[in-house]
Amino acid sequence: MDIGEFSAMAESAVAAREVIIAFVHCQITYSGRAEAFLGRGDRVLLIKADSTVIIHQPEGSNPINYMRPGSAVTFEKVDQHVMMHVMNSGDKSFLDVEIFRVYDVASRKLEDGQKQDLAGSERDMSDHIRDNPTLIGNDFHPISREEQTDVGFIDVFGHDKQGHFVVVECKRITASLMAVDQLRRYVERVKQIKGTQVVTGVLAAPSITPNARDMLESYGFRYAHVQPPMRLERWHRDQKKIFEY
Amino acid sequence: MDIGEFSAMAESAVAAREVIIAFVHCQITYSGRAEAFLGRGDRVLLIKADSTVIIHQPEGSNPINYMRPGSAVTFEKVDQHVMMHVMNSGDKSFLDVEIFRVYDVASRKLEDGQKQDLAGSERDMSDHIRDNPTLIGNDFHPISREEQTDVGFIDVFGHDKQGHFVVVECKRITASLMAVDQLRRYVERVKQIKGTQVVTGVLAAPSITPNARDMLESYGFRYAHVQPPMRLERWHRDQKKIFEY
DNA sequence: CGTGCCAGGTGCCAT
DNA sequence: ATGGCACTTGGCACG
Repeated sequence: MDIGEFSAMAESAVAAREVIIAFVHCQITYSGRAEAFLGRGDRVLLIKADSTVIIHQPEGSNPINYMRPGSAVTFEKVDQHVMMHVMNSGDKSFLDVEIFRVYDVASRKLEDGQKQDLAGSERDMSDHIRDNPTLIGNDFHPISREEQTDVGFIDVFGHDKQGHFVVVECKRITASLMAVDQLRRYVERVKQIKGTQVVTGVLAAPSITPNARDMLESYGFRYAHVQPPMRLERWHRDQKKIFEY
Repeated sequence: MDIGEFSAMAESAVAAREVIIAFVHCQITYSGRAEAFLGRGDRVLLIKADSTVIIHQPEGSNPINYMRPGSAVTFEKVDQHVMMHVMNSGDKSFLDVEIFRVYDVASRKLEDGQKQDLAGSERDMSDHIRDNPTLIGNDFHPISREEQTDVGFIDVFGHDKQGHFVVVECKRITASLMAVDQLRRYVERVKQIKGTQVVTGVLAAPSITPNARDMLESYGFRYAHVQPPMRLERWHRDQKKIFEY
């Protein structure tokens, strides 16, 4: 496609809040939270209705460059190529895309009011524990979930038979040192607030790294093996079918 | 575009390791690390050379759905629409995209061997501190950078005039409670390894949250105001130019 | 709006 | 492969 034609088309598409997709040969400079340069190559350019700009290389799951929603997108014709300037005053960043060739391009007004419905988050897991307290122990009685403290919120907060407080930190994946840090911070804070030295810390996760387990136990805390709900539901259901072939 | 034509074209493009971009009207089901459903709407579909699949809604910076590189992508014609099945055996996940309409589509072999050159990372910051130790204090002498311990690696490790060890944790953005947790973990570990109780902890960052500062000081640690290198370099340079107009 | 933290986090590098 | 962690992390929820 002619490069001047692209410039005019893209400009009006951006103004009309259309989405633009294109295969381009380009070179990229970014300046903002970091400074970056990417030499000439073929990439996928995506400009969204809210002026989000995303650039993908032919491989890999992450964009190589992007600009947040609400950016100012302008096009400048320079000789036989187009310079696309993207500026975001919110985070004070620039993206300059020097476009040498446009292989394919399309722009269109897209309609989509749908929100994704997602299950299997850590919140579901803490709900699950609250409804099934024996997952933590036979002597665990939940009081609240997502309890707010000034050092973060406690996933599940409760007590045991003797009335000693119990703090539970949930991880939907393997618990790491950071998870132990968090638990420790909450336990310390609860001790301060409640004025007691007897607070139980429990780390609930499907697994835990050896170092995290060591550190956990050195603090006198406990690990509870808990599976996050809905994990790999479909895989287990369909695998059977696949093996039947 | 005819939906059957799309199916055949996409199938051969995937086989040829071409990249595909399209505007489609679709409905999406995901199952893997979580379970998700997204009703009918207009979206951008991107299939990369390595069988990465990415789907974007018309707004927002993140993809609404994606599948990692190396997925198996197949197309199935069902009545007047196409069902795209994506399966990744690595992370045991499924993505089903039911495509009702294809507004625009393009596929192409893209050539790009470039790697991005990026400056301003935390690693650059720890390099900067090692080369300019007075940023931490007049009495700081770096020994090593990225020092490995079993509880993580220490950004900059050094000592003071009296030979007391100093542990520096860097953050390129505002330091939070988590950063203090990390620093504390490293200081504790160094005390154990070196068999001393006198270890200085320093948190180096451009800013720090009030809670983090409180916790930092309660541990007897210190904050060092350090700007990450190259931050907003371009903005400062060009802002002047902008204001000249 | 800042603070804290989860995320289908992802990617990088270390052991 | 697993572990520890940075990331132009992004996004949400709460004070």
